[in-house]
Amino acid sequence: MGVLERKAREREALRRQIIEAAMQLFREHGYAAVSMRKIAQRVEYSVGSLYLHYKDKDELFLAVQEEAFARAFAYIQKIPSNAEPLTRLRQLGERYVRFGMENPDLYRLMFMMEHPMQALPKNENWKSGIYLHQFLTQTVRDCMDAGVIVGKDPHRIGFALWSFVHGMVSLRISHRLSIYTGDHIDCPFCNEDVDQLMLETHEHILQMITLKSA
Amino acid sequence: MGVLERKAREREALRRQIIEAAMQLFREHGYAAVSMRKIAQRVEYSVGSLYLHYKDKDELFLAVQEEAFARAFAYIQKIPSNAEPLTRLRQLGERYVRFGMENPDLYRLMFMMEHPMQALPKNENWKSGIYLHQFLTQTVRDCMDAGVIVGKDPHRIGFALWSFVHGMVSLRISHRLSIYTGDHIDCPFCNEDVDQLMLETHEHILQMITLKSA
DNA sequence: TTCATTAGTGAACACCGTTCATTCCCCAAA
DNA sequence: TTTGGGGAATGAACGGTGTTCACTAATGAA
Repeated sequence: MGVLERKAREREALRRQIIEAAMQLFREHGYAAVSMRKIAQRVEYSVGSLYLHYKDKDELFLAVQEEAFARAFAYIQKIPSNAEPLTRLRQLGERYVRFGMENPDLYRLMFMMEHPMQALPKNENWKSGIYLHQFLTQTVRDCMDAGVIVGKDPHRIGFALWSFVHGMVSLRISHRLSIYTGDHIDCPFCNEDVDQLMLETHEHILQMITLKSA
Repeated sequence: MGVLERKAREREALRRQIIEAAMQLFREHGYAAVSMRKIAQRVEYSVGSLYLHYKDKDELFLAVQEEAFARAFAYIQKIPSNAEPLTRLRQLGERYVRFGMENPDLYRLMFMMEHPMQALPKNENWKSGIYLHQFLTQTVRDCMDAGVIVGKDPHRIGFALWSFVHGMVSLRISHRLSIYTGDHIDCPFCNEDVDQLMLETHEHILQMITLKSA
């Protein structure tokens, strides 16, 4: 009965094809321009076929989100594990920021879109997202163990750091940091490169919450 | 020639009516459910009439955004001006968080939506938004002058604090903090009230970046 | 009383997500 | 080889969206 297995393989292959078509369209034309019809056209199936594999757009986007988390995790955790904890924490933050800057549409899907999150009961999504979160928490814990960050609750500092870098990235992606360009505000770093500003501020904050004695 | 003036008044009145109808619909049914037809129905005009006053949906939403900024500014800056700088900074952050929690759809419009920002050349929008930003910067500067925060660049610390609280609020609004509920993650504050978590973490971070000697 | 200017209308267009009656095709059984 | 069943695939159709535009109504000046 190899037939059933082959069919199952084909099903899974098509599911992946759909996910990757959607991702590619995000990159090429931005999130807003991606419709079910465009995805169907890209994979050379009819619209209705997509609904044989995903019950609606939200479910499809949840699958793309999971794939995006996997890629983000693979990219971000690629830091030398033998480096000092604080160095690892800095690199973690920097890679997080860079991933967001280089994949704004995936980032929107992962952290900013409202829709795909509504019907999140207890499913297997968010797995890579959880890994990423644990990776951050562990790095903060290492910093605490090494004595470069004071405190006993790595989860809380992890949450704070996540909020901080996510805040910068999401404001940037939503074009809200454009208030720093033009003549709206008069400040030292205005009209400098915004990406630079984010990385510098990240560094600045890390220095404020760490001890030099390490 | 009081006729022209009356007409101008009527025009402006209708513009305000449209803005307020849109805002009200946000509150009642959420951002996604607000269409041009629904707004038109609410103000008892035809769809086409809206386009006599706003060139497209983005321009209308830009006007709502400006109004939302005005309300946010009015709400947030309502803190005792004679209090200590650090107290004012804390209250500023807390009120910012609270405004976001109580007006998630307005917050989305102000800081998270992509669309209404695209065509922002040099217009008069963002005025209240700029005021809000300056209010934050000034409060940070007061803290530095009082010696409770080290550093000489209130703009940078202001940006960092804005990013931090915006990060928390936007993650919350996008339902991403639900990873802290359920059994995804095992941490001390998991399954506690998320709003509480945000305010406590805000307090925690303020203590980390300030000096106790003040 | 005429007439030009303006405000207001709503059907129409092209798109969207989603559904479902229909067709197609492949494989097992006869 | 023929037949028939069943899952896969289709695409027209439905009700919604933002936007346009030929049209009508009203108003104030000449």
